[in-house]
Amino acid sequence: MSIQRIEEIRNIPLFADIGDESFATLTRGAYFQAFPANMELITEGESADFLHIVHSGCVELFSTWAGNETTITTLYENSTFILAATIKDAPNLMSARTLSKSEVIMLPSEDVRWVFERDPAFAMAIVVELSRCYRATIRNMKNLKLRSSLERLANYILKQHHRQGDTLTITLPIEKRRLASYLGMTPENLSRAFKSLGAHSVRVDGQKVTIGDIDALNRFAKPDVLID
Amino acid sequence: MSIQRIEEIRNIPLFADIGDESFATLTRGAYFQAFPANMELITEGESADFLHIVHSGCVELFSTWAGNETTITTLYENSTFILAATIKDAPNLMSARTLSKSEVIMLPSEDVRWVFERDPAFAMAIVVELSRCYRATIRNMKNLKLRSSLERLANYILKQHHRQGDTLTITLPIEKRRLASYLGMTPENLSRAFKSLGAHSVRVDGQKVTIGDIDALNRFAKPDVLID
DNA sequence: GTGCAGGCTTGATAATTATCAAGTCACAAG
DNA sequence: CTTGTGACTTGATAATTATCAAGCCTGCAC
Repeated sequence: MSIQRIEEIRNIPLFADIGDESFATLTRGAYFQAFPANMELITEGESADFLHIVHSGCVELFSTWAGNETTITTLYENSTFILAATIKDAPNLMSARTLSKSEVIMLPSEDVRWVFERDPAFAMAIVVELSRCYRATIRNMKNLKLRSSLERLANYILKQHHRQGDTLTITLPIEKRRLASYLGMTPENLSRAFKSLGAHSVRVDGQKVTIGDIDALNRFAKPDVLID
Repeated sequence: MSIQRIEEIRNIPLFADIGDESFATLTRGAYFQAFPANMELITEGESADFLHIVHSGCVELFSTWAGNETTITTLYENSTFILAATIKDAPNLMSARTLSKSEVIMLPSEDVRWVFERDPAFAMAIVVELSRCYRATIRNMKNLKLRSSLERLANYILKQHHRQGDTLTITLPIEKRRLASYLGMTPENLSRAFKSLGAHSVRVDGQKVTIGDIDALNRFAKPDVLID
């Protein structure tokens, strides 16, 4: 792995505050891998041999059961995945696939556990990251159970609005069928939901979504800091 | 707090392997509190001043938004709650209420963070517990998104069957309206779902649920170790 | 023992969402 | 430039679930 790569990894919050020796241990056995789009990185049920970190690109966590498939979440730059499975040395509960060309850092789970036990700063970073992931999942579940599909889409648009610099025209970061799956609906229903949000000033053109009246959309969506 | 109580707390897995001094620090400022049924212990949005552990009884974690309310999970003996909020010193994402008379241990969050930084065994116990909670939530979300309401109920019955000693007559641990909320449906629908499961040998009489043909129910429910 | 309240069941109807089919559009491959 | 494929949209219909109402049952309080 190049010196430049190692310095990039050092800047990830998970590693920013840990000791040099700990960092060396973690990166010594690590992989930095580029994957094409639509590649399955891990499969649910498999053992968690590596902790994964998305360096660039886009990765979807999904699950299947009895022929049904659903998107659990979508990960972007500097997101970890299967951290809980790594810590517990348990099988993955989710699969992962790249949605676009992605670079992924893979750290051997044994090294992660070894350093966790010896470096308090790393232990703290791990538990903070795990807490963040867990809380994100609670918010997601609240979104699914407390809101209608229209409300979920409206709040998703508002969230992208903020993430993309408070601009009134956002670009959907993933395909609509993946977004539909994430929001818990079929692609046909997502299409109809976008149409219905026309009543709240939302217009769609391919991957571009335009908000005509941000206050109207806010009034309908009722965003909540404990969910969004 | 009595010596007997302190010994009971010592036996909780979270504390079983930690140093004596760490344990003393944690229990010194701790509370051991009995609450009547239907009492709200914490409220979403509030700061997480204590880590809570259910010593006995039953506690429901729930959330509300725009007049809607949903049950996120139900906790029994030796379950922790708001661990992630405690670690991150962030507001609670969920509220909690007792469903029956309950005894709860409350540890000051500052003490938890203080000991976490100094006792590797406690750090490991915390992160293992957090991983367990997080993975439970992922299973819950998979259950909600991948299964119909009938399938969710069927798998719930099978899970209680195993938890109650593989007996063919189980006792629902909570009221049906709370179970309905947890499974993501209205009480009317839960009633109809129980009725529909009659086709798979399930009979209901108040809080008692009887399974006539465990294989038939298994064939319908298709339990999965990655969900249930 | 009686009355009341809360939980639950059942019926009817409305609303939401899924499914299936067909057509359109854009992009990639040849 | 042409063709084919996959994503998406739209229409029609089926299925699922929510809502509302009414009645029953059980347990608790007086």
